[in-house]
Amino acid sequence: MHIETIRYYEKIKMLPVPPRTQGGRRAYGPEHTRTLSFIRRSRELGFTLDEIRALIGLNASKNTSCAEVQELASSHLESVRAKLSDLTRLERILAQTVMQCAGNLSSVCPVLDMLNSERVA
Amino acid sequence: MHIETIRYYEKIKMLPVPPRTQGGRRAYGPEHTRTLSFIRRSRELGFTLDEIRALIGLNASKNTSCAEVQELASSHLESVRAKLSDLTRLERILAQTVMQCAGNLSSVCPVLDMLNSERVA
DNA sequence: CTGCATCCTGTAGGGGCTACAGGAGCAAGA
DNA sequence: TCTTGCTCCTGTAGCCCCTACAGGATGCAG
Repeated sequence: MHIETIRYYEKIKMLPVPPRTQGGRRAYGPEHTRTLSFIRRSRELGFTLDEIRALIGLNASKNTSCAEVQELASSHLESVRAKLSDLTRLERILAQTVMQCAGNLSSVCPVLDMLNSERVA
Repeated sequence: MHIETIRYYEKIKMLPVPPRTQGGRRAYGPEHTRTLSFIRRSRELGFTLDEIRALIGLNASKNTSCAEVQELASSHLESVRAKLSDLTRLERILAQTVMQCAGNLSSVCPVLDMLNSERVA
């Protein structure tokens, strides 16, 4: 993880402010490491920083309300699925069009043709 | 398309500067419409504005070099596929974990458990 | 004690818009 | 004619999540 990212997290209060050494350097403790790992893993799963903030809160609260976490994760999952279906459509269109370039003898490029024409689907 | 987006395109020189009416308003012609449609369709396919700039250039050039366009589209397709495979992985992990929430009787939330534990991949 | 790596702060930039604020133009209705 | 309300204008700042500097201080090995 980049040090700038960590300082950025500190600035936006995703990370507790660490104590400093005499020389003014940040002295991170195990709780920083834990939180950073938590953030990193959540980011890898595509959660936004705001969502992660909420997750951290739920993680820290005594009555670990699985329902709320599940709600959050489910809605994220849904947005991932939405992106997936968008991308799948893109992939199909692009792949088909690029394939047409292969044995293309006409003077018209299939890709440009699609971009110039009305229908994109 | 949002008017702000159109003006943004003008500012970053994606769109020719349109003439103005006496009142100072932009008077778009058919070539603006054409270019905007081209941009919109390309954006819908996920091309970046820089890529689209290149596509517009290739589109306007006399010797419509299908090869270059194909190159551009192929490399874009590849990045789409990379994102797809990332998202697919995410989807699987999230779906599996959220599913474990369903009949969860333990005091530990499976989602938080995953985020707290070391292994995510 | 000298290098040199690492840290520090602060600011600016990226992509692709979007959202104001504060003003001017313009067409339709009273 | 005048008002009303809609659009358009310019310019700037914000969004998300970092990343990349500049210019300085600190820490450690040799």
